[in-house]
Amino acid sequence: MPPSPSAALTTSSILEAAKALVRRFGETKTNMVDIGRALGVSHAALYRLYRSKGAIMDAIVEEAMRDEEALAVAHVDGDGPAADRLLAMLLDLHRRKRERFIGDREIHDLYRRILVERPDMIAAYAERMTALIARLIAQAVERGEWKVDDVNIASGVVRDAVTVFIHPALVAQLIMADAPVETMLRDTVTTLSRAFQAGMDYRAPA
Amino acid sequence: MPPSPSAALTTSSILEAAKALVRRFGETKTNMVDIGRALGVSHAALYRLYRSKGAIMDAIVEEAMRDEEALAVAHVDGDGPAADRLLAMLLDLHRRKRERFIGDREIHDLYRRILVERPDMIAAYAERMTALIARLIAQAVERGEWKVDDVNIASGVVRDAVTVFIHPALVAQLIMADAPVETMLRDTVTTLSRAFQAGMDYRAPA
DNA sequence: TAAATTACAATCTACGATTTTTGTAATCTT
DNA sequence: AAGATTACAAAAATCGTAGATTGTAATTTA
Repeated sequence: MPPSPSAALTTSSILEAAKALVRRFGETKTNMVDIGRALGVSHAALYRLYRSKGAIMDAIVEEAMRDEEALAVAHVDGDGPAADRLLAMLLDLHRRKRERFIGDREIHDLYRRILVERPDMIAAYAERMTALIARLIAQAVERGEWKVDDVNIASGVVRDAVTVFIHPALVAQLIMADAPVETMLRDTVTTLSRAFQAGMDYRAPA
Repeated sequence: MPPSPSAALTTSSILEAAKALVRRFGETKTNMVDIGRALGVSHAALYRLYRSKGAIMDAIVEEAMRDEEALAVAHVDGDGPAADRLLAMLLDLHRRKRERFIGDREIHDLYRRILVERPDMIAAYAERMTALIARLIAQAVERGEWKVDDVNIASGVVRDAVTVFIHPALVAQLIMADAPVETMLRDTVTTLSRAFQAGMDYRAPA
């Protein structure tokens, strides 16, 4: 690909170029000089917009996380039964992870590396996702569909119960083992939904 | 430690010696010559009982898995409420993982490496554990405590929902993030138990 | 003859020299 | 003056090789 003749250098043009190179050659084989060359600038010019190569890699993963969030948020405020929307949300998320693992392995590897090296980034992502789940549950409670006395505890339970289907490292293992993930996810959501429907009293001890 | 003067060379004496060395020096720094020396034999003698160094490492992890199973089985056939026994089982398992992570890091690292390289071993372990959970659920159903039309599906759901608290890689992250794992586990089990108590009809579509 | 040892080839790992890459600073261009 | 370039020091990756380790086979021991 020839360098874009004279487009302005921006964070997103750098991000796009970096993503393309990581996709093709992987993270370690992608260097700043190459990213610069793809954009028709010297590698030093990149440092005006990103303070390091690591910051660019972080941004790629951050973008992927935001993309997943956008996917999830579409299901939060819908009209159908909460269980259906929760399941649809989780299936969408799982399929996105699957796509990345199957068709975008290098990006997936980068994602996984950063997952172990940047607990702060995962924590923030997990918190945003848990907040979305909490919103979905809160609405179901308001509508009288579910009965839950502590929405934060409930959303944490859902998050923990479905992590196995969402966490990239585990998704990879499930896919390679050819597990019937969608059925498993369906059964899990059905079970959680049944509990919420029956009514969860987290605050009152059994 | 001086070589045992004249004890017979056995699979378990080799295993013990190897475990001790892995604990002290880690897997990569442990070599066959050292294991032999600890037992007062040449490294070649070890090959009569184990076909490779990898086979010894596998056996160490296999032993740890069997040990966890023994821990779990103690809770399966008890008398109290099923939810209590399930929780106790999972807390025991989690604490054992935690101990290994905190006080036996090298063994834990070995465990984690083998977990990604030997999907067959995890699959077998997961199947045995799921069978234990199924037995616990089946009993609760017989006693009329829980109502579940497909015990295998239910045990799979439980296994998936608690994997996040049991899988070594995730346990490590939870511990490092200082998460209130026992409370989270309690909430998860309470929720699953509520669903089973209310009655799960996996076979009949909603 | 069962079980160990020593001797050895093949493979793997550790280490240091060399090269690449990163990140910064001084300089140039518009 | 903003934004890029070139030049360069520091850090990191690569590569070849010396040395260690693994696994096998021929040989020894009891």
